Amino acid sequence: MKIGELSRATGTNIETIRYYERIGLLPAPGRTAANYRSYGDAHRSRLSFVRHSRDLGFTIEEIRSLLDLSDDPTRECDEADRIATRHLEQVEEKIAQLSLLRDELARIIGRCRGGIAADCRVIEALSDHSHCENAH
Amino acid sequence: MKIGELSRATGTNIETIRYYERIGLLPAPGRTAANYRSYGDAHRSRLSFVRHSRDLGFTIEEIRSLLDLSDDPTRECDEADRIATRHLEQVEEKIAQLSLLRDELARIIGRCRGGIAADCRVIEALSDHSHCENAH
DNA sequence: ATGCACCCTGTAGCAACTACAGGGTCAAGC
DNA sequence: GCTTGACCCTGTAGTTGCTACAGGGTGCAT
Ligand SMILES: [Zn+2]
Ligand SMILES: [Zn+2]
Ligand SMILES: [Zn+2]
Ligand SMILES: [Zn+2]
Repeated sequence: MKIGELSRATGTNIETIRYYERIGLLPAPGRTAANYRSYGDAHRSRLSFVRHSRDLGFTIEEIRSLLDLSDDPTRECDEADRIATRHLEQVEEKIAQLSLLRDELARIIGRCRGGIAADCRVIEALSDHSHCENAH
Repeated sequence: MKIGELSRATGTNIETIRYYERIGLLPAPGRTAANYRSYGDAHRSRLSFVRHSRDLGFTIEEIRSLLDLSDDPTRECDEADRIATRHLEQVEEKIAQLSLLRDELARIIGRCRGGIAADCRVIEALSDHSHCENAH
């Protein structure tokens, strides 16, 4: 499989695949006589793992740890579960933050009655957090 | 006011203040004889506006437009409201995305029963999106 | 032989900071 | 008068996770 085919098979940009190789997330594949990268099934499933983990919001470093773990199937899985749990906590925290933001933005926008900038409650609200009702 | 004082007054990193000046978001202040930046109240309130807008998640470019608007108080405020409304929509979209993510992560983590990596449902789930129940 | 799709390397750009390195300034204390 | 320490300056490079060239080579069909 050449890189374009791997790209289509996994929905990953070609430049991204080369980037993952460069940072050591994917092993360097063999090369054809023309110096083209040549991938097998192992590469494809490793890349799928990476892409799916990225889609779930894991960082590259977290994925590196998760890959190490899946490369050594005799190890205990608790590190994987710890990484995933911490990530879930971060996602929940982010949702909570964004919800505060959303509420505050909705409140600010709701106060605009049109007119000139000097009288706009949106502009006014932005200039000072003390007009806010939550901590966002 | 020297930069350190402005930094404390607005809760902004000194390097960030200089960065905002470099990209033209804050006007270059006057200088003392020793070539130290010297700020006044106008600078402080402009920086507060920027920080608060950043805290609410607006991009630098959005803030540039909002500042232009508040610099010209006779203009209609509808652009400010449009920017804020679009931003609110983006925040809501992000919350929806993260909620899908959270549900999927919680489901994945809930399936782990401990043991070795070869049997771990977390590792398995990461390797293939077709095990997922939503689109995240 | 010429077009076209595909591949290669290496570098630079994005957002929004943050972190130095390597230097200058200024007031206080001994 | 000299050192210590807190502060300030410029300029550059790093962060995360890609993405976009520039400038070239390869392979196959017409
Ligand atoms: Zn308005
Ligand atoms: Zn606020
Ligand atoms: Zn497990
Ligand atoms: Zn999935």
